[in-house]
Amino acid sequence: MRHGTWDYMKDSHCEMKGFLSFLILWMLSKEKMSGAELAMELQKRKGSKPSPGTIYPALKELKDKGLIECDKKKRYSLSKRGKKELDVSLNAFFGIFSDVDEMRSCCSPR
Amino acid sequence: MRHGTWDYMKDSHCEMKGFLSFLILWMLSKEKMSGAELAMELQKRKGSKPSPGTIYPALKELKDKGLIECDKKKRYSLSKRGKKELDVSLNAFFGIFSDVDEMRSCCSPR
DNA sequence: ATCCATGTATCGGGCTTCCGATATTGGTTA
DNA sequence: TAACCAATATCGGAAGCCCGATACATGGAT
Repeated sequence: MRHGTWDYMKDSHCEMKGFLSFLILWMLSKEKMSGAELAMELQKRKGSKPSPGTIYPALKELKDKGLIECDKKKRYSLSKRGKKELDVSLNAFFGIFSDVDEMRSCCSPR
Repeated sequence: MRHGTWDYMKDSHCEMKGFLSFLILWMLSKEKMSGAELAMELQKRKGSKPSPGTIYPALKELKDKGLIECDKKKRYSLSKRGKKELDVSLNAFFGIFSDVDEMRSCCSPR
């Protein structure tokens, strides 16, 4: 992992909420995962582990919308509609962050 | 611009809220802009123009925090603290979206 | 100077997003 | 079986984010 600690993010002005379900869809598109595994992976990315009250309602919502499905072992994966939805969201993402490469080149590594 | 229309985004599940001030900082780091210019640029990225009730409170908040400053012509630019803050936010962003390149390769163009 | 269009600003509220606290379930071990 | 622990689930509420409506300011044209 590139960052040893995430303390520098603590007082970041931009909290970047609103991407949880997007990230979940993206992560599940790469690998079938359980709620706990998703929480751990999110901790790696964001620096803080989402609480159970965050992750499970999010999963329930995605399931109710038919975007994900889970087997008996509570491991989630994308449904067909979920894959389509992810594709739409990815396009939206790269519309908003069209110059993401330039952003990275301005991003001084720590 | 890559996309002719943004209609396909309308029913996207992931609304990607929460990035307004981050985007404003980023755009202002590239070019000094007025509120109206920022709104137009955001329309290009997101497909919908933020309302005045969105953009101006956001600018006020950033100004109150000392991250941006504006001249007599109401054109905003990053302050020194703003540049630092942007750097922190960019690092946070690429922590969350560490695999952004892989994301793009999965993103089918329209 | 007056009018008008455009940009700027503020307020209140609605909706979303997330979290803490609190059950409940399921599997493992003794 | 009983006890235990981790994972899952649910609920209420707090905070964040954004918008519509409205009002004010500014500059240009008549």
